[in-house]
Amino acid sequence: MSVGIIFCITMIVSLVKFTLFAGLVGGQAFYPRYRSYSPTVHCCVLGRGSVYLLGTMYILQPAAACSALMVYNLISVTLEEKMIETNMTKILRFETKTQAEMDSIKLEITVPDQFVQNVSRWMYTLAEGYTEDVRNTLEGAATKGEVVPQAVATTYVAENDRKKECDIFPKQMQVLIGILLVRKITQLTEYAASPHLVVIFHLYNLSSTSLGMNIGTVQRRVLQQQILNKGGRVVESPNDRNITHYLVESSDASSTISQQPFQNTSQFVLLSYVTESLKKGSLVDVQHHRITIQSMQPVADQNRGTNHHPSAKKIKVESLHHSEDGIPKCNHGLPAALRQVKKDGPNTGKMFYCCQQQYPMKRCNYFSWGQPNETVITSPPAPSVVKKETKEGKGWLHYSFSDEEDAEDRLDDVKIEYPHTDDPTNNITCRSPQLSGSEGVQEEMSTKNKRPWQETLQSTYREEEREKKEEREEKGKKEKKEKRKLGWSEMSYDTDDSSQTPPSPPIAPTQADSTTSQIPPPPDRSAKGMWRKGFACQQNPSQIVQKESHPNKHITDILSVLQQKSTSLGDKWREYAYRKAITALKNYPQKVETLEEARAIRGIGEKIAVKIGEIIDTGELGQAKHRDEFSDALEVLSKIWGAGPTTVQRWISQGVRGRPQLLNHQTKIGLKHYEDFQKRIPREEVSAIEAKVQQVLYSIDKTLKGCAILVGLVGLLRKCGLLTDDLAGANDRESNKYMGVCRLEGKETYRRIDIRVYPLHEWPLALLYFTGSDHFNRSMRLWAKKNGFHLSEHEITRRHVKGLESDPIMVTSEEDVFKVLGLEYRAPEDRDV
DNA sequence: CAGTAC
DNA sequence: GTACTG
Ligand SMILES: [Mg+2]
Repeated sequence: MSVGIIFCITMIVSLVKFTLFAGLVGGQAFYPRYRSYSPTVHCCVLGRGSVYLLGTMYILQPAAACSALMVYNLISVTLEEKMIETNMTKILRFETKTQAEMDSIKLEITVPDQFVQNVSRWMYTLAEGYTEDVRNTLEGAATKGEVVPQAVATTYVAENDRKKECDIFPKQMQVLIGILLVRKITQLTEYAASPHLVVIFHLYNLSSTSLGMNIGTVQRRVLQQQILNKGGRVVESPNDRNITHYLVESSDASSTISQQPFQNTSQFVLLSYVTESLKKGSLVDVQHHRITIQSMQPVADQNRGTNHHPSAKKIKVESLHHSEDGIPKCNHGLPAALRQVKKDGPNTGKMFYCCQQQYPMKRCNYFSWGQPNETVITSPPAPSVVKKETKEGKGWLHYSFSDEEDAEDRLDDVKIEYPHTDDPTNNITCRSPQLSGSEGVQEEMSTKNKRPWQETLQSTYREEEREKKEEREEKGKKEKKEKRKLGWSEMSYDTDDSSQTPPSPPIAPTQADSTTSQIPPPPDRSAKGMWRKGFACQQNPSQIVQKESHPNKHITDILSVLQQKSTSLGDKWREYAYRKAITALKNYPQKVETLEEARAIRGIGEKIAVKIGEIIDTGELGQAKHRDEFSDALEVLSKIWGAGPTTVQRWISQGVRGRPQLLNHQTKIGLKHYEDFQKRIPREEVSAIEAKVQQVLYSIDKTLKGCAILVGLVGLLRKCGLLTDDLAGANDRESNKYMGVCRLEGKETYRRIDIRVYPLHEWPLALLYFTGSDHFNRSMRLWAKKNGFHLSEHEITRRHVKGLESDPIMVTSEEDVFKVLGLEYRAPEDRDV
């Protein structure tokens, strides 16, 4: 209901500029979405983070002493794990060349666990090309047609025997610092020949990365010796979903059991495989996977097809889920419900299974397409990649290597490749089959003993191989079978790439077995923009309804009452359903005359349709009209600022009907200004407050930085009488956010005011967030998430693995944000979704 | 965790 | 959806 109004003032504080927002909550009725601002960008600090090493903090920011350094081009940077003695150690490996390409340097650095995050961010930013419109260069992220980054230093490079001055950009600076660090610990090179095991899969899905398969052979004997020395076996953690550590059990009863941290499931699997093999006395040839970022040059499009790891591949064998009667079971173990896809799109009309649970029980996220008794294997990589991989004979088998951490990751990636077009606001959440595929994999990985589906695959492949030339690679085949028996059909460690020919190519699963069903086609993306359909943040501006009157207003008014009640109760799903129904009705061109007509509208389900029926028949709705003590109290109390569903319901259950007695500071203030806070704020008053805040802001101590600005500003505003009460953010604790109460001189009404301080480079994102609407924001953030980004009011990053994100992507305007995300720009007035 | 902001 | 305060 309220129209958010923001304004901003920029100011220069020391070297860094900060932007200040002040938002007024409330607002006059029916103003269009509005904002006023006048930012001027003078400087931006790019990148952030630091590496702590050997007691010295190296800030990955413009550094002072760099003029003596050469400028290096980074050829590759690799994050991998190595077994150093008995410890898995994370290694960052650089390969660099000087700009003159005189010499190339290969260096390694150990990365302490707590800095893996930093290093990962840094690598992403160095390596990744973001979208067509935004590329990432050594100089930093740049949107098409403009050069964003600024040089942070200069240096000299040798050119034709002459010194030539050149700029150092932030990202290069990071590389330089990295190289410096590496040089400081060159003693690490003695480990260079030590056995490699499994790579961290953090970078698995980088589009510009290649997964270097089978590079080098692990020195088996070292590992063998280690395991034999320990004399034991590897035990899975009791927490089967998330393997957090492994136990090395000694056969010698006197020795202790060591428990070691363990983060990568793939490592666990590899280790257990080796252990098992050792027990059987068979020869083990273990290769490691390595992910190498091959080029640090701007990612050209032709790069994308080549050296491309077929990103997301999953095996899902649904027979696991199916019971005898052919009805699949959901993750609860209950028979799943058969539904039909209602949403317009490539999958309309298709049947699918999902969890049968209904409100208030929580529905699990089980999903499968509605072809009972069929084994479904989904492995749809990007088409170009499929082609390539098939040709090369590197089938899906290679990449079904899976661990729990990874599964979610690839899930995201699948969504990037084929973002499913479901409206997040749709009743039926039609999840892509890939999604369940990953769940299937997860399931599989956790059920160690019985793998019925694996049997199937095994036989399939045996047959397949028989059909192929049997004489070929007799030995290799044997080994392969051996591996499968060990539960290794889902992972393939090929022999050394240089020394042997690849094994007989596995056939694409669709052709391999008659029991496998077709891969559901990806949503049709041929129509440009099609896949963005259903996201509120991409709604056609002309379709956004702002009408205050429409043919069904009598219905929506009543439904709003119910929506409000649901909100007060904290029942977000009902609230959501009512909101959807109301939006649908607002969009409906004619007056709804019958129950059936209402039911046919998308966004209106059975229950709401019945209610609409009642409204049509009687002109009112009993449920909404009925007033009792409870609903009255609910309505009144939840309007108190600081009291939400829980508090209000607690009050009511305690018998509070009138004025609550037990109040905290916030609810006290909320109650004190109860009436005023319901009132909207006239635009002129907003402007007047804006002017006042601005005036005070410019009188502020210019040496203050960051959040101290807020403290100072709030202090001054309080002193001059504008701020009368504080709600949050007024403590000593550093905060970028203040929420309080203000009143202009000579005015009667008290107003809620928010003040936030942001570093200037966050301006576009802060502006985007504040402009809203809430629904618009959520929609955009959802889109970002589904496309491998993370969007907040502070930064936008790439996100491939939970917890590991790229450096923030530089944006200098709201348009940039849309571009980065591959969305069409929407003007503020078109964001009223 | 509850509440708020968009 | 994300981030912040209490
Ligand atoms: Mg409230």
